Amino acid sequence: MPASGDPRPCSIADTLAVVGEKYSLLVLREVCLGNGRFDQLVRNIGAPRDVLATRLRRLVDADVLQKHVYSERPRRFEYRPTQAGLELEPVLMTLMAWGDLHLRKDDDRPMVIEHICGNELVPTVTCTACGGEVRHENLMAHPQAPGWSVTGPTAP
Amino acid sequence: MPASGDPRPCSIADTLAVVGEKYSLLVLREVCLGNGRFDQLVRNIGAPRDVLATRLRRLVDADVLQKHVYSERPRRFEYRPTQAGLELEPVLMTLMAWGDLHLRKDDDRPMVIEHICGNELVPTVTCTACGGEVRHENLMAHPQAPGWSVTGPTAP
DNA sequence: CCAGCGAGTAGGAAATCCAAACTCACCATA
DNA sequence: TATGGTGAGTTTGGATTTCCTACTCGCTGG
Repeated sequence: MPASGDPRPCSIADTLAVVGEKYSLLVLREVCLGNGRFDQLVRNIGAPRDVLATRLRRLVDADVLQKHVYSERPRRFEYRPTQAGLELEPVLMTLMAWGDLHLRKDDDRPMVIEHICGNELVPTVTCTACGGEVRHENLMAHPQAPGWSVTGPTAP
Repeated sequence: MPASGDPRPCSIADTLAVVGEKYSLLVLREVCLGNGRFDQLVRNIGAPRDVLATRLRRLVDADVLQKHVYSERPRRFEYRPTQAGLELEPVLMTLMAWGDLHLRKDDDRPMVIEHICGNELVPTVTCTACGGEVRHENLMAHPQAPGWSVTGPTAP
């Protein structure tokens, strides 16, 4: 998914051009958990080594990950999230919550995240201004750039 | 990205197996905007028609989209988000916000979303229990299923 | 000296993707 | 009645990517 070949200018497409390729977000998951070494990534994600190497290069180029030396002689690296990478973690949490809700009717969550408040994390996406929940009915799209036509219920 | 070939049980991987293939989330973007007809999707997303047809089948099978007849004779369809599909819109908003922030330093956002509160939407992912922001430093992972090893700063 | 590990590369088969053309059913015009 | 147009795909055949296995390279530990 190299350039965002999207005919519309769009930050969703642009973001997906960076982290939307197969395995990229799983790499981020592992790296956020602290499992940032190449062979760990191979084992934990199940990606072919060459594809993984390509993804890692791209994520480093895009400043989502950073290579970190944890041993000179022999020189060994570990991948860690940058600030920008860490700011994608909420996306992962939201994806996880959707999967937990819609892809497993019974309560067999493979992973539970605890928030610092002590409760089990159930993420909600909210409006920073008012704190209200972000739901489709509460949104209205305002295209700023040419190339957009909006016909539906979300239209202004 | 058919089955989640991930060696670990994981709702992130499972969700990506449904909506993580190329174009799938852009389809959802269009459909949420009300542009749900096949040729609109082709034009607006820039995807090859056959790939798009495959994606649409998968998204309907996964109950993210629904085919809606808007004309008998000639029979014509339109794709619309299901409830589950609408619940992925927050993911799109979060991806858009990340792209706006990290992929365009200057203020040239191609699309602005207005929240019902009247303000421009800046989405934040929060903990439903305490309302606090979801940030890496505030999270702790608790694997529930075998196959997980967590070594890093997020570890319990 | 030999085996092993971490972090990748290399090579070719298999699966996907892509663009353009084609289908099929229907409607509108002339 | 032919002629063209639209919407929603399917077909076709070649260009890319992925996938899998094996290999490398630098180093270390016994």
